[in-house]
Amino acid sequence: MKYSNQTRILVAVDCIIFGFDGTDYKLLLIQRGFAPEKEKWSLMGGFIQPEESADEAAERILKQLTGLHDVYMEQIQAFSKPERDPIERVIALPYVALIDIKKYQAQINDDFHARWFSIKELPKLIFDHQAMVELALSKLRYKAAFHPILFELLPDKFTLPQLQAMYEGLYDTKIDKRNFTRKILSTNLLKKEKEKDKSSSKKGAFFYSLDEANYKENFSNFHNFIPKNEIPVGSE
Amino acid sequence: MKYSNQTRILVAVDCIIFGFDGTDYKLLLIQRGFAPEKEKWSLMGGFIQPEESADEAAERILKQLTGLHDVYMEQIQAFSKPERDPIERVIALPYVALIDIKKYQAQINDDFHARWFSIKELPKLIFDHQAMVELALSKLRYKAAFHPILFELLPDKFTLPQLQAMYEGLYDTKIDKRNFTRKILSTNLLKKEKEKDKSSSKKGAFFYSLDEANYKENFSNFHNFIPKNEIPVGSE
DNA sequence: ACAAAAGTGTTATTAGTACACCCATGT
DNA sequence: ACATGGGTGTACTAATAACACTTTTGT
Repeated sequence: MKYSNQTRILVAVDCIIFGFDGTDYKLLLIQRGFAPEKEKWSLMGGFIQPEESADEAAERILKQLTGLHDVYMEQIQAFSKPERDPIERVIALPYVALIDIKKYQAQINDDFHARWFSIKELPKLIFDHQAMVELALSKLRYKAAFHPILFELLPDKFTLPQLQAMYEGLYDTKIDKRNFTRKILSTNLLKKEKEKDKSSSKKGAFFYSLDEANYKENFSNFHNFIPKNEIPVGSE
Repeated sequence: MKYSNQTRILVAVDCIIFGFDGTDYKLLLIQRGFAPEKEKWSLMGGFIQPEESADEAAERILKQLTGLHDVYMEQIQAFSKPERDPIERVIALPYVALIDIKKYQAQINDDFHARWFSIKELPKLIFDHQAMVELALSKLRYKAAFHPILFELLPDKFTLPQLQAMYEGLYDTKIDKRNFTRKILSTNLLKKEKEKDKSSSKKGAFFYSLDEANYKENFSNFHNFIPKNEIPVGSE
């Protein structure tokens, strides 16, 4: 049985994949292999298949491009203007993914001609992908201010200077390192490791990792209008 | 021209319409007039038409049901499990709307048998509408903690006790009225009116309204990790 | 006169901000 | 020995939280 007299529409997911290289935020783009806009830069996307949900499609597509799974991913608002794809109407469900840039390995046969671009120097993108990226960035800035999600962009072990550089980069601002250290440690989300990272200084900076044991209880160390413990965690 | 060998899918928008009656949060539901699940309670929804965007579809549907336009509305995550509608695959784009319950007038011919239900006593809903409502509520709780959006649920003129009841209701908590008053007034978002509302006490409570002049500058009177002026406004 | 809801201030505690020097190490 | 980035403490200010009495007025 079917609903009668209704228009069926192509639905695609597009993956907005952010990484951080220690200095800049990067976006992973592919060079389109098919018309329209062949060879133009684009987000990695694909059509939703009959037996999969949008989340599953996004995971499939991300895996295809990066080889990664179990990655931080979140759907944002659909893009649905009828004329957004010149070939045929397509509704796009954009997913924002945060990945550790070092875990990404171009597939042996680089089918998609993928490349990381600094978000400050993005090429012209097809369709409305530019707007998707801007929306995604805006949401990332918002969310990262209240939730410990930027860790997704870093290796399992990272240093406080690295973490601080990430916050400074995202908000294009300078943060006092004494205040930053005090605040980040007061969340009790981090565990100090014994080893140091000597790659960026002679003295070396201690590694930290997420303290899995305390992670859930301390997830919500933030806030304002409503008493902290009233604000639901994990929604957006 | 068309993309070949791809599956096209029905796409619907569903409207999650919240109101507040002074005591309880209400959800506007309709009694479905067609199969499947005829006569069961459901969110108001409809399929996206060929020449409209999802936003336009949501406005159209909300107008059809409530007669209202220019209403606070926001799209949340798509629901896309292949089997969510037993008749045929349908991807749902849920929209959350906040309306002043007093502005809502059942259409003269009540085509949809709409009714307000307290969110504490919702009937069983069709498909995954229950999950949509829960997601919407969770996002509303989150967002209202940082953004002055609950005003959408109130008439243009409202009293501080009414406003406080709204916050208390949403978070199911008690707030000290001295602290609440001080805080809400310190945002400079409100303008005190000369008249009082005498409907709920002998003494009467002063009306307030949104101070349109100062609204934009003072929108972001909130926050934590990142300096206030770094956090983008208007994203979620 | 009294019941019922509105309105208002002070104090203590906690969180945020601004700021500068010493430390460890590789060269 | 020195240059480079890492690490730490203190004092001031602002925000939050806890708390109770007086005001107005319809009945």
